Amino acid sequence: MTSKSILRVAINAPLSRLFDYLAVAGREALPGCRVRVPFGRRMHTGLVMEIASESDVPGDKLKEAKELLDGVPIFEEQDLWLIRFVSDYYHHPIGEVAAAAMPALLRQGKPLNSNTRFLSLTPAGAEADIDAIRKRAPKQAELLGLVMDADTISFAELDQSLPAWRRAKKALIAKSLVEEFESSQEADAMDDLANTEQEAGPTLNPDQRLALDAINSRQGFNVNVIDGVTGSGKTEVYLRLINAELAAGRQVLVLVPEIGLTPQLVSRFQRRLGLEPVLLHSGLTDTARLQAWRAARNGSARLIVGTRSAIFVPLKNAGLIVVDEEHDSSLKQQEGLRYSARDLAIARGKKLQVPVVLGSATPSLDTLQRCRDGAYHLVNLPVRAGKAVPPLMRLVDLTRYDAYDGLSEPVIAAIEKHMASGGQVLVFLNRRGFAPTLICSGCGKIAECMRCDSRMTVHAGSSMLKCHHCGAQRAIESECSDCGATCRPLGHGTERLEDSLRSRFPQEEIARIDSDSTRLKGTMSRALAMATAGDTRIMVGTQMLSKGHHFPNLSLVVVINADQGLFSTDFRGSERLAQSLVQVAGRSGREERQGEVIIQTAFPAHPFWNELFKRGYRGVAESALAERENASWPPFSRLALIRAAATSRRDAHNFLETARRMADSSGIEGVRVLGPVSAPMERKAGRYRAQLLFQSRQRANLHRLLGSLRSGLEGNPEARRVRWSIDVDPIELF
DNA sequence: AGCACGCCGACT
DNA sequence: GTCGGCGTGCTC
Repeated sequence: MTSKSILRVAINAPLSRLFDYLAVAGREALPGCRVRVPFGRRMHTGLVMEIASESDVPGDKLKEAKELLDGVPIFEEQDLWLIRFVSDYYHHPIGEVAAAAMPALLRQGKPLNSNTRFLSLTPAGAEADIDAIRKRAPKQAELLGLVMDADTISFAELDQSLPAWRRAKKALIAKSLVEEFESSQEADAMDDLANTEQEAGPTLNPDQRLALDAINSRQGFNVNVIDGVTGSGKTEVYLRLINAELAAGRQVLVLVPEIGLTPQLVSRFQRRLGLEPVLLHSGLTDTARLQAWRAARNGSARLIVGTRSAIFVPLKNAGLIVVDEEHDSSLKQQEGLRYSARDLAIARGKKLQVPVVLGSATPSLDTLQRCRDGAYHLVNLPVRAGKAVPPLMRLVDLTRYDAYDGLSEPVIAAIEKHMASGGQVLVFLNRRGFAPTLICSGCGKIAECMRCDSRMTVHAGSSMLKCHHCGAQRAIESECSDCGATCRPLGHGTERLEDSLRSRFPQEEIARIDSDSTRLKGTMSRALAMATAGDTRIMVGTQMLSKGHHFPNLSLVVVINADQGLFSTDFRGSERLAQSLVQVAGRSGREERQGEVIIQTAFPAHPFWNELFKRGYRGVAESALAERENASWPPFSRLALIRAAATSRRDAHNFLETARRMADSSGIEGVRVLGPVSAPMERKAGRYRAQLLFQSRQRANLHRLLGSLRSGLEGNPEARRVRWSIDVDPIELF
């Protein structure tokens, strides 16, 4: 009996503390192992975070852990450090953080090294008369044939070669012709760098050379920000850095905003590095996800490309972390545990003492400011690699030109011109559906969502009104329920734009790419393949279309309406607008041809445009940073938000009032508290939402305050009536 | 969160 | 008389 026999376990429940258990009888658990423990009236899978020699919990309350699920820890000490760090930094229950760090199957208590199941032939099966069976049961005969040929065959192989074979399996087992057995999976095969061909890369241009040398000149942990316009050859620099790490036998983790949008990046990695990157993203099956996770952990995966949750994956021997499109908001989880994968990449890089590379054509203002402070190193890639020239950008003043069906005359003329010269056109509108809403021509009543403070969007294709905030839908009413007059769609969405483009350009193939049109699996890739091949020459879409895709013939980008971003209530509005415009513009004119970008606006005199056209993204960034410094907004201060939602408005506000009183009487200085205020869309999906904002120039104080609020609020009876959460470094303020 | 206990209303 | 509403308390 060792003296250290108390396991301190993280359990997936919204509770901040660890739970103490007596060790599993006769087995030694280490931190990082999973255990099955009785918790309340149920059994839970928990993660051992610490081993202690004694517990504060009275002996009669201590229970024994029932089963040790891992003989060897699934997390190393440094991985446990990350879980603890995330729990502390984001003030989130540690058990939920631990759960977020594990693939679903491990969370459920499944073994790390799953057994592979096989079918094999019994002696009776070897004697069986397959032709006789075929007459009565052709499916069974087919399966038996496969097993006979292979003698032993895995379930995975059968899934590949014979659909719906499991029924036949049952029957054959009942007849004792085949039997099923399990065998522990062998170590995941490691890609051999030398055996696969690596495509040679282009010679680096002087800027790329400089960037690479600058990054390579630094040892150990440091953060490099590659600021490079689309087409400047960022990826080429990543490739050189990654290649060097792989050659040195180390692993590389690459984080991308959305894996579905980066097939081109992945295939380029594969061609150039001569190995198949291991992908980690939400589209994988649980089994595939576990396999990828395991391969990263045991080191057989050399290059891991994943979305934000991949930041938690254990790495055997990390050498480099790359965050591509670091400004992209999908790197921040927007519900539950609201972490920023980019920020965690930096924290993790520091802990592991490995370099971190952030890349973007439009670095976030937070990142740019860290470069100015000297905390990060800015590496510029100022020119487009090869012969490409930056696109020509211009505004169309909607107060001077009427927009028929959303399209102004200069835009139509430009599309005609680009069609005539064999180009491709992308029309960008950040509103899906047919029209933003339905209005009554008699009394002016607007179709509203019953559960949200929002308007219903008209979807003509399905003849439905849909709420984009809660998903509610109902049939379009042709006559007003109040006055009986006809209702008509108001404004434009991608669907309506597609219609009007089709009537303007009847001879052209037009593709609409948004989350409605691409809901069916494979539609997106098919539409993109047609566009890439040049079969489709006019594409209409939302933001979705602006990321990661390369259309070689794209010569014109039209932004139908940029004005919502111009008057955003959020202090990040202009940053976001500039990022999305520059990203969209980057889609055009990547080869020899100069691209053209036309932006329709009713406010051409807005100073934002002058800044963007005269000085580009960096100009917008600099003036926005100056404004934020004056107003003490991030990155010159830290923010945190407590959000609350309840079925009654009073409950949400009362809860936050309590939080505010606790903050005011905490005695912690230097933190401004703003609110509580109702969220701009107060009612969403039937719940009233409100929030309390904290702002401070001293992170430590803000942090201490959040810590004390969390423990105070967790025990508060009012907390039961609301759903509440803390969002540290929020990016969406409302 | 998830589950049980407990105390008041409309039902076989 | 009981089934069940959801307020309250607790989880090592």
